[in-house]
Amino acid sequence: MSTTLQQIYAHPDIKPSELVAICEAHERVVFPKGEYLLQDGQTANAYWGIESGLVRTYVLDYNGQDITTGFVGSGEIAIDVVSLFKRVKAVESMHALTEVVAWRIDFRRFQELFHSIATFAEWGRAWMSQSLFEFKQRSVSMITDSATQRYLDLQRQHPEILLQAPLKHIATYLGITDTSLSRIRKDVSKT
Amino acid sequence: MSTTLQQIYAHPDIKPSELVAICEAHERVVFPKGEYLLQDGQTANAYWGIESGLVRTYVLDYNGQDITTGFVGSGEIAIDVVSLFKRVKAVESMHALTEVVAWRIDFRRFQELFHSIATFAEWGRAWMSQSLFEFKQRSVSMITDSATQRYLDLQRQHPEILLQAPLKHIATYLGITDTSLSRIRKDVSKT
DNA sequence: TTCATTTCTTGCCATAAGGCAAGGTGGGCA
DNA sequence: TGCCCACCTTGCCTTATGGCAAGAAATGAA
Repeated sequence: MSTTLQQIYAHPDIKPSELVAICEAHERVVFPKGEYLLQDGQTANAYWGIESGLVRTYVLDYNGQDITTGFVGSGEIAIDVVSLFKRVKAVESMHALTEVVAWRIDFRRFQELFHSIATFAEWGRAWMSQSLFEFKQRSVSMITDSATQRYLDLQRQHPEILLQAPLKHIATYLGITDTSLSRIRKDVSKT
Repeated sequence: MSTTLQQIYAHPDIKPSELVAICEAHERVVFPKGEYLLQDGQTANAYWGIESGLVRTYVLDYNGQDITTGFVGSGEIAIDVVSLFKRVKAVESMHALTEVVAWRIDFRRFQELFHSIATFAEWGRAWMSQSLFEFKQRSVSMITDSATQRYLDLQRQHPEILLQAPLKHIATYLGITDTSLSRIRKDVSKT
């Protein structure tokens, strides 16, 4: 049984036998660097638990500008919640910034587990709650923190992203231009 | 049966008998202007469907500055998802900007319904998905749109907020100072 | 190895938004 | 009626970040 999945589905209420059933619903897949897990316009039919590598999620704004909405690393879940659960075409795209090893679960299998294992539904709700919280935090940080502070926070919390993602994608994630990020990085390294 | 609740719980899969059971789990409450639905530090034990009036949610940042994270109006749900579902102390506070009439549902009653009515769990997941989507959209808009544009969007989508909330709270919601919002408002009215 | 492409840095100047402080306005309450 | 206080506006100057463009550095493919 994958330790990645055990980590992802760790929850006080989920019993070992349930955990086994959940993990067995996943299959191992590998995405070469650059490949898409999901493209905008498609309807998601699965999500992935990431074992290794880095995934980037992004949207195109009304000008066609590519805005990074998040990074997904090992032990985390790559999912387009809206497309998967509301059965609509994705607005977001997800692609592999490096080679990615992941565990895929089908929407149908997920549905079966969600409605047959009460603790799994609890886990799902807790996961969604946490995601919502992180997005709120991010919005607040966009308001209260300077770009430099947001960069330092990212460096502290997810140093691997700075090493694996190109600067322009980190910049749009932080809400600034690549030019500004380059300068910020210089200032920070001087200190 | 409250039309407000019928509107909130509208979902293609929920059957009329289920809808009745869900609505009956709520009780009507009234908050005078200024009163708190939830204060940071408390653990949420319920959420509210808003029938009339306007609720503001906010957090205090590390400097103690009050940042508006959202407004909740009629036909919407006032809830601190993290506090309620993870059973932890709230970081967010929610208070009534006007007199508010709402329908309250207890966490325990909610849990019973969530685990006994499959379509209610589906509804909950869809609701969470939508919230997540809206928060992502908000983050993207903070990055790609000017403050003026965000103000115009708010005016178009939620004009009632501009009429009922004081300027300083709208300003922190838009991610700017009240000074800037005052100037933006002047420029906009000139056109 | 070479070449092309992408990625990153830097300089110059423009602009949106903030900080501060003074003053105006209006609603609620004694 | 008059006063107080929260709310809003405005002026002056500062500052963070953006836009553009040139060029340097790194990467990857043939």
